[in-house]
Amino acid sequence: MSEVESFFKSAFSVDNVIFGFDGGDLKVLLIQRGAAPYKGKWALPGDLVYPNEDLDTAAERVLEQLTGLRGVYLEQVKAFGAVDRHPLGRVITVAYFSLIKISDYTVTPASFAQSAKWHTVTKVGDLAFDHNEILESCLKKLRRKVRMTPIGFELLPPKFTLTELQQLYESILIPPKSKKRIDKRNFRKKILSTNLLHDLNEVQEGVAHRPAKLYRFDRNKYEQLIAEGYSFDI
Amino acid sequence: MSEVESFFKSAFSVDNVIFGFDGGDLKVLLIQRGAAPYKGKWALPGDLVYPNEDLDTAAERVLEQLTGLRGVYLEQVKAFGAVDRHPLGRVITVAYFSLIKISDYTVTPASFAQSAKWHTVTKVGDLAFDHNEILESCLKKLRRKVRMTPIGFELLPPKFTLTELQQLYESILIPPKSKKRIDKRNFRKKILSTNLLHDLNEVQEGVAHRPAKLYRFDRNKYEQLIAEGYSFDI
DNA sequence: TCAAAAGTGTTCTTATTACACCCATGG
DNA sequence: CCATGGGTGTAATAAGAACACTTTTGA
Repeated sequence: MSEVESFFKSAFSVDNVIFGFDGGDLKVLLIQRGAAPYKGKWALPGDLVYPNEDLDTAAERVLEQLTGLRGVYLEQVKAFGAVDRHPLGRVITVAYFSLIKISDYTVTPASFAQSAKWHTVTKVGDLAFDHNEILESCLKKLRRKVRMTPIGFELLPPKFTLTELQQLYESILIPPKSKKRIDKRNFRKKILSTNLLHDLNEVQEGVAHRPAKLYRFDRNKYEQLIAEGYSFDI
Repeated sequence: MSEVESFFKSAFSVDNVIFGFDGGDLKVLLIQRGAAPYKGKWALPGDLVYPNEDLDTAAERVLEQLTGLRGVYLEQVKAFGAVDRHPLGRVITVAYFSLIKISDYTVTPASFAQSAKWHTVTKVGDLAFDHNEILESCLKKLRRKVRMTPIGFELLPPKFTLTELQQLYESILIPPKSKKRIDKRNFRKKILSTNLLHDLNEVQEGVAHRPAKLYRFDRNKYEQLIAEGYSFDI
């Protein structure tokens, strides 16, 4: 057994890529590290996993400590385990991505953070550790996922307009420099044909143009369609 | 720092889900464990990761020790980290799946294996650790992946018939009890329209029916199409 | 009355599905 | 000459892409 013991000298952490949407750009919540290593640098919020804590639980904990939110969309992406990725020893990290409504988020600086701030994903700059690579991986997963399942709604407030929804899809799916947009009529046709939007019979107020109708995502209908084996492609 | 040290008492392993195809069923390579825990039980081939070894490297090593194969299709799926998943301590494992041509494989019983054997994926029975869960996860990933990219060819010998290719797709994509099959004409049309198959102008020999034409996968053309930004959906 | 964004249909093209018979070979 | 699996085309339907003008509101 003593041979085996030499293996039990590693640690693991979770890192959360928390996406949000402010009506314009896709955002990611970053913290400024309050301790070495990489003190002062921007990083993904993460923490070492407690010895008696499941990976998923650790990811939920980190998210809750930082945002105060529970029951949020959270999914594992993959593990990152390069030998030299952490200066203090052998630490592999498991990346999670989650989607939150920015309006639900209230600043709750966690122990591991000097400060936390939303950054536009295309302009995060140079992050601590291998966090740029992790972010890139999570972005890819988000892009794939948002076309197969209606998770985009997790990022929007309860009431939203079709244009807001389209801008969200564009901010996720369209490469930064591309000037191409999704066709408005085709987008609406496709979204409405899923029957997942409930028309609230309300409109925007106080806008200097024709007010848009408000919709909400019909989660019950979604569960029902899934149960019937329906599969999406938005 | 001593506070941090309490975290460095964990280990991690890799577990490989190695898929193969024998012309009939989709297979997975399992080992019979030669040591405790779960001695004698069938399990996924895996090993603890050396302190100075990258995760991906560890997965390649396990695969090579078991099959003698290098340069094989291998991809990380995800990490599994339930607190009690390993009886000897806190060990999280990172699952990889790989695709090999069964004909290339020669038995090279690795240190960790009493014996290794191909099992039909639908009939693996009760595996050691959380390996049933891991296998299920990798199967899901394979099903998704095989429809988006032409990785199926990794499982076939260099020369194959269209019927063999179709049987492979069916064994991966069609749920066990479903009697449904893929339509032969539509399948051929779609596959041939990708232009990824090279007609070898050879036919099967010694079969008691009209001999089928042989094809090979045109890897160069594939790389070229990818470079041009082509995307698949088989 | 102007600016700004909302809303709305049709046509064309392409992909998907469904479907049944003759062919070449070995035994 | 029979059994076995190989090979082939067409028509109907559905999905996706391209495209431009009118409407409503606040300033």
